[in-house]
Amino acid sequence: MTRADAADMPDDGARKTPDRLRRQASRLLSQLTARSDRLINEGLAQVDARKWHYAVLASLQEYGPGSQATLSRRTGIYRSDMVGVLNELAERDLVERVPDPDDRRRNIITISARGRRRLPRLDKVLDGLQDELLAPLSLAERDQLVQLLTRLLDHHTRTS
Amino acid sequence: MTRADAADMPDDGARKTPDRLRRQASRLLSQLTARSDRLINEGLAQVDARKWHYAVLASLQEYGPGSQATLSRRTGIYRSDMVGVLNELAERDLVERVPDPDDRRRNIITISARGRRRLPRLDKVLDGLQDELLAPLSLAERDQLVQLLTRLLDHHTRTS
DNA sequence: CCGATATCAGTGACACTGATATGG
DNA sequence: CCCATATCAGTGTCACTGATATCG
Repeated sequence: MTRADAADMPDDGARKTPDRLRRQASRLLSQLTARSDRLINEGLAQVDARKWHYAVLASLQEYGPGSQATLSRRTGIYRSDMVGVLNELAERDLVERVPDPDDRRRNIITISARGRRRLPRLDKVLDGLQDELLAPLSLAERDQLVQLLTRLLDHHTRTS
Repeated sequence: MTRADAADMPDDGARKTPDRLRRQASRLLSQLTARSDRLINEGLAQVDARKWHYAVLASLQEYGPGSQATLSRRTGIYRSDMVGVLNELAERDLVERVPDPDDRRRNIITISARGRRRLPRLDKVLDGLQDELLAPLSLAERDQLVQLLTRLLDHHTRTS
């Protein structure tokens, strides 16, 4: 290989810290998230699930049934995309979608017995994947990270 | 089948911490990154730039000229996508792309005078955006976050 | 008339895959 | 023969916009 790179020192960038690219939180987030998403998606694909499936099922179990708009707000899945997710879940008999008699615009989504049986397995798979994702960090550091991310996300959710 | 037996179990999700959705690092990462990306993209769009533009220009200034494949490895932009990014940068006269005489497969990319003049402004814009992104955190916490993210990213880069 | 809801079609960014042509 | 490079076409996911029909 001809070493065409690392040729001459750039003069006018020397004020800045080197590695400014690697220090930008936004870049770190993007790149890490790309890997994280892939890890999660591949892991869940092995049990015929997607992360949205889990999000909806877990939300239903924790907070009870709700309209699609409600689920949307709970899970962060966009309103328009919720339809497709619920179609997939209904195909697999993991949720039931019935019209709300009190408000005929709405569907009420409930988790099915099968969905309920399914959740513990997904929990286990996801626990393993989180562990793989956070492998290099101690327990305290993992908490720290979750803390910091949560604060940032809350801030940008409230102020949008 | 037996759809009632799940009902008398003391809800099998109660073992789990409530808010398990909100505690998953992978979910926090995805959601925060979505917002972060939007913030950065919108900010950069106001000065007719994209984050890839900045990544390439900064990398050129810090590490000197290089082939497209080299830039790809430096910036994390995928090989196949580098073409388009460089086309955009070349259209704006921010980089120059000339064939490498020593290795005729390669192009050598150099930052232009105009690109060099452009970088400080982009640096400033991006500094402001990082600040907006990390607003709720103290300086020490920002360092912590960058530290943790860097370690995770390094780990998943090395072991892939 | 306003607003919320569910649905559908479509968009742009992103991170890829796969193929091809060229060259080391 | 194998590997690297640059390019192009295409894929699947994601978050979103805009439109429509329905209903409160």
